[in-house]
Formats: sequence, C-alpha cells, structure tokens
Amino acid sequence: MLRIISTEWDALTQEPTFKKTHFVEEMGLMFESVGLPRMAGRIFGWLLISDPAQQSSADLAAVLQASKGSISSMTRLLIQLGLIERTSVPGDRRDYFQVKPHAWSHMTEQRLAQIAAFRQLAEKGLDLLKDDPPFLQRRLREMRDIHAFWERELPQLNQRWEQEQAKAMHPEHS
Amino acid sequence: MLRIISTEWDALTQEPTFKKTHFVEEMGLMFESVGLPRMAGRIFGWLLISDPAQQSSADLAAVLQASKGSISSMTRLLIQLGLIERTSVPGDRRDYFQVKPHAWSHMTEQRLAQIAAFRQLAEKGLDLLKDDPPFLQRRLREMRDIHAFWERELPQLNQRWEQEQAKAMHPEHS
DNA sequence: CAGAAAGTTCAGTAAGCATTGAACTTTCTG
DNA sequence: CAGAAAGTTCAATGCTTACTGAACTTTCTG
Repeated sequence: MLRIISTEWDALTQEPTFKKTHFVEEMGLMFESVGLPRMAGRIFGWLLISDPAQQSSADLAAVLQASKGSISSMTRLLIQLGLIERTSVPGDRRDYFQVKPHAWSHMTEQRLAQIAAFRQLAEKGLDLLKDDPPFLQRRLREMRDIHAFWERELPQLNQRWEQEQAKAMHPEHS
Repeated sequence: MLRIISTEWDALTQEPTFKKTHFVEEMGLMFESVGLPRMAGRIFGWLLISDPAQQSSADLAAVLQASKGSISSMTRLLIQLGLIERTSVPGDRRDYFQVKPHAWSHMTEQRLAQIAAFRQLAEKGLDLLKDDPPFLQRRLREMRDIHAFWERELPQLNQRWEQEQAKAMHPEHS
C-alpha cells in the first residue's frame, strides 16, 4: 500500500496535518483568552480550514479527539453565539456544521450588548452618587460617556463594513 | 451611642450601603462575563463609587471582605489592565488605589491587540489553504478582512473620542 | 416494525483558577 | 536599630466548569 506522506495532501486522508492541528490549538487558546471554552475554539478552528467546509459531529469528534457529548454541547454554544450553523443533507441522517457567513457581524452585536450593559451600570452608579460633589462623579461619567460613544458609533461602522462588502461583491456597480 | 441609619449617609461610616454593595456585585458579574476574575470587578466597582476616590489595600479588604492576598493580586491585575493606578501620599506608608483617568482608552488598545491577533491567525490559516480552491478560503478571508477593517477604523474612532473630550474640556475654543 | 445509526442529556470526574492564610519581605518610625 | 505596619508571595483549598462516557431519545432504513 502506497501512502503519500506530506503536509499538503491531507485532504485525502482527512487527518489533520501538524500545522493544521497547531492552527486548531491556537484558535482554542484564542477562545480561552476571550473567556470561551477551549473546545469551542478547536471546533471553530477546524471548521475554518476543513475540507469540505461541512463536517459532521462524528468528523469533529474524530479529528479533535473529543467525546460526542462535548461536540454536542460546544456546537450548540457556537450556534448560539452565531459563529456556526447546522446544515442537513436530504437522504443523510447526519447533521453537518459549517462556519456561518457573516458570523462576525453577529459577534459585533454581542459586543454591542456588552457595551450597553456597561453604560447602564455606569448610570446606576451615577444615580448612587447623585448627591455627591461632581468630582466624585467624574469616574462614572467618563465610563458612561465613552460607552455611549461606542454604542452610537459601532453600529455605523458595522454598517459601513457591510456596504463595502456589498460593493466588493458587485464591482460593476461602482 | 446614636447611630444614623440611612442609605445616604454611609460616607460617615465608610460601610457600603446595600445599593452600593449591589453595584459592586454587579460589576463583579460583569467582569466575569468578560472572562476576568469577579474580585477584580468588585475592586474596580468599589473604586468607581468610593468616597474618597482613593482607597488603601486595607480599606478594600475591609469593605469587600477579602483577604490581603486577594487584594494584592487583583490590584496588580487591574493595574496591568490599565484600569486603576497606585498613588502614594508623602508621609503615609500606605499605597492608595484609584480608577485611572482615561482607563477606557487603554481598554480599547487591549481590544485592538486582540483583533490584531485574530487577523494574524486568519492569515496563518489562509497560508495553510493557499493551494486550495478559493471557495474553501472564503471563510478565512472574511475573518481576515473584517478584522483588518476594525484594526484600521477603531484607532481613528478612538482618536475622535479623545478630540471630542478635549473640546468638551475647553468649550471656549469651539 | 426491528435494528441501527445519529445525536442529546446528564451524572460523575478532572482540571483549572480564584481565594485564603500564613510566612516572608519591605518600609517606615521612634 | 528594634519594632510595627504595609504589602507580597506562595502553598493549600475549595469552587467552578469543561469534558467524558454511558444511558437514553430520535430518526432513518430494510
């Protein structure tokens, strides 16, 4: 049996190359640094470089050496975060997962919700200090104002990104 | 002994009011939701509403019911994050902590570093797929492009904020 | 409808990390 | 310089939470 051993031909074997494993692990660490489970990062990382782009639970479990249960709960989390989606194929009992197009805009919305929460908390704090001298309120005013600023500007920026994307898709309209 | 019991007069007793405790706890949860230790959030929360704005380690330990060790390591973390700073008073052995002015701009820089890391990781991934058909590369191109976009735009937005702030401080120059 | 394959749930385990408390170091004071 | 107060470090602990594996449910096939 001839077996081609190369970092380039792993599409044939569907075994992750050393470099690809490394990429997957890096994404795992990245997710951890943002406070998300490492395994969620691994799954997302693999779905970014896998061939084909759609991978079943069994595929993921095999490649990432993880249990079915872990794959199940982490894919659920990733779907909830809006980073991946589930696709099904007629005549195939299995579900497939793939990274969701425009996943990152969705991430921006999540971020925005966080910013809004911080602004609201700052306002609660200001209410507690409403009878205190202004210089004691400064800390909280700064917190409130900058978050209100981001809350105002980020959606606009996101919109601009989406417009630019649309333009890049139809360059003949420019 | 006459003891004034009121939610408004706690500046005299330096005991946190129920509402203030609640604020502190909320900030703790907020920090957790961003992947930071809850105690760091509590400290930061208290420093946002304390009177005076400067608080010693002993103050923090007493108000937050935490150990000296915990205060020590969490203040170190907050300083490293750029959220608080240490101030010393001549003729006073103690160190005081206070929220750092413009702390949030510093947070933006941290965020920017994260975005840059994501863009770089996307580029690593693209390199792994450089011999694959373009449609397999799309996932990573999108990730790379949007992060490059934020990397370009966020600093500008931050600059605009700082300018607006400077203007608000010297309205006579407008 | 029986059997099998796919997927989910959940109790138990393991690992990581915040937190404590005690020992240690540093810094100031009389 | 001795003593005390402030602050840091670090080993041990407890808690949270990711992860596993087995039992269970669902969905498809012959």
